[in-house]
Amino acid sequence: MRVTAHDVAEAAGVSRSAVSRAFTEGASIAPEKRQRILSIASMLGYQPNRIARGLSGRRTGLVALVFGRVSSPYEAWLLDHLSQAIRARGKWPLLLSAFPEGELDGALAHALSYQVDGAIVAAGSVSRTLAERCAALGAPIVMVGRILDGVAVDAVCCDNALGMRQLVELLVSEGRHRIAWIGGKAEAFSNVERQAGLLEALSGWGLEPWARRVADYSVEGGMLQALALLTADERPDAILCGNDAMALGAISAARRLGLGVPEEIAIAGFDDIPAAAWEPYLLTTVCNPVAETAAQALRLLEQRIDDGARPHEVVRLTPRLVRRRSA
Amino acid sequence: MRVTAHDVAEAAGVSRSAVSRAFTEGASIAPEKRQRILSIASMLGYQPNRIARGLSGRRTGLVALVFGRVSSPYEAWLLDHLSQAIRARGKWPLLLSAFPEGELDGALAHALSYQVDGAIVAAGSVSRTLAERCAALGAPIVMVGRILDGVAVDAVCCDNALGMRQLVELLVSEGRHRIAWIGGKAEAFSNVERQAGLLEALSGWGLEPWARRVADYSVEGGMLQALALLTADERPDAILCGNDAMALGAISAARRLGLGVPEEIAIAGFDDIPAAAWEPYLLTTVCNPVAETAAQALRLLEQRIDDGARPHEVVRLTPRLVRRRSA
DNA sequence: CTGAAAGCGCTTACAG
DNA sequence: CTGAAAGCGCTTACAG
Repeated sequence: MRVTAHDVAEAAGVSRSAVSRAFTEGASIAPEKRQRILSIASMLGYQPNRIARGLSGRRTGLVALVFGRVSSPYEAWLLDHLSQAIRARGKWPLLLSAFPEGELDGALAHALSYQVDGAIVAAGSVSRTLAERCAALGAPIVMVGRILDGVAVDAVCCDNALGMRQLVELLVSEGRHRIAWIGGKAEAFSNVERQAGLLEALSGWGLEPWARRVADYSVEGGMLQALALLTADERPDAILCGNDAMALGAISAARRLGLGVPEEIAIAGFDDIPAAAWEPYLLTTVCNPVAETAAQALRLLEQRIDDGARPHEVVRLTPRLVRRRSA
Repeated sequence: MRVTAHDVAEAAGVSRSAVSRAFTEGASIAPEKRQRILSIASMLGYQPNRIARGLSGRRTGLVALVFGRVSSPYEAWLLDHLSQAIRARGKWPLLLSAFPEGELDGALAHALSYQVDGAIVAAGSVSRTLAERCAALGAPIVMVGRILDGVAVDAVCCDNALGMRQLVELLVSEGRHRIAWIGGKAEAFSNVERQAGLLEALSGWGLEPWARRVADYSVEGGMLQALALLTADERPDAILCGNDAMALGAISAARRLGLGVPEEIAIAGFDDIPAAAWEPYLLTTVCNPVAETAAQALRLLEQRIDDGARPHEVVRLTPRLVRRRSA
């Protein structure tokens, strides 16, 4: 039914070993023999079974991609780049998404049963023990958008503090001093860093947040919190949001109240998702460099696969201020 | 290093066969023995190697998920539901996305080398030979959002014609008779069906499209084409778009020209992506039932896996008109 | 219900 | 450079 190396060997009059070598980069086999085997194989429609190949000790070529939901704009965008980067290296993404909250360890452990060559984690938080276990099994982890203190894991992450500094500087230079903050999921790494960055940047100007609110990184959440901020007795003159989605919601809130953006209220986000550039919004934000994030994550993963003992590396990517109309 | 069945067998004083049986649903093994093995296994951190399991003839539990880009809103949304549905059934999605245009066959063939148990195809068009080859290898295909004439493949697809009929009926009942159409990617199945549905629905009212334009299913594309339509000498009084993204762009175009939506120009889309409900848009559209699509796709796949000979089934899902503000 | 043995399709020392 | 053989970690008839 399925064409195997055996069939090809027979058709080519060589051993199964030779067939295997023909498909193995750098194996010692006569060049013309390899050519002949390869062409016979393709005629027969033979392709080495990756499962068998994985079993006999070589890599499976599978890379686990760990996401929460993949339908929020930033995640979808990152996933797109990451899966392309993985495919570009001849590997395959095994998508691990929407696992129940807090079950990352179990889910990753399960992924290990597929002998993934590595994992790129863009959601949740990896425990030290799991990271070590993965490494021991030859399936190193790279974290994206999060950095674990005291856990030796490669990571690539946007310089959130710098991004907030850029935004605050822009706002303050425009004369805004009543700057409110709508943070995202409280425990999320990006949220913690962005909020800390905001506080530090503000204090550099002798300021404090005008008000602080928490939403869930969603458009609707941002809208609700912004409504609360904008209907308070003393209104802020600017709202900084923990991500773009919430900022889009905040713009809608301002409009609903008949407030001019940015005249009466400046609004800015973080990430620069595609929708930020859509006409009704023209959101001023900071660009979280997704393509570079994906590229670096794969570089780190491959280097770690090649040399499990190299020192761990944390790459900080520089965000870029994108000024549109909302601030 | 890695804990194997051998280690568990030794620790439990049983054979490797027994360990295997303990992990195999319905295998004949004494219940108390199974319990003991399972608990020892979990203490040792043993989990059957899925790769080895796949090799020895059983299923790998892998389901290929074939997408184009996954970052467009509708695709991201569908992917989310599909990957959840797959995980809910204890299987894993192998994501196959962003393959070069027209290379679906090659990509799917490659996925086969991972012995996927099946594939859900939500992009491109599967050739008859590939569909047959997949089936022969025990990896059946289910197509989502597309139906292949003359190719025996299970499929689940929204009733596009009905959706267009609902939209046209709404517009006409509101007195709109100059209805323009912005179609999506010309060859796309959904586009072909929606456009045909539009023509038929219009002719039912004795109408023809006021004008026809083609974009690429993107927000920007929709905006450009709508600008052209709305600056023509004779303006339409409604624009129907092949998907929501283009309709969002069309709304922006109308605004840019200072045209009231829906007063001066009604605009409607197709799919009901999350952004359709965002405040600046409040897009009237037709809901493409994504959750049900995912559920049906998995049902079809599992039934096909169980019985490769059952008659092929095409499920048509009923779209639902969602009236918001834009039309 | 249980264990010894063959086999899944490949890779990789090993000996030549 | 090449082939015969062992082995990857599991499952599954087979015989008991």
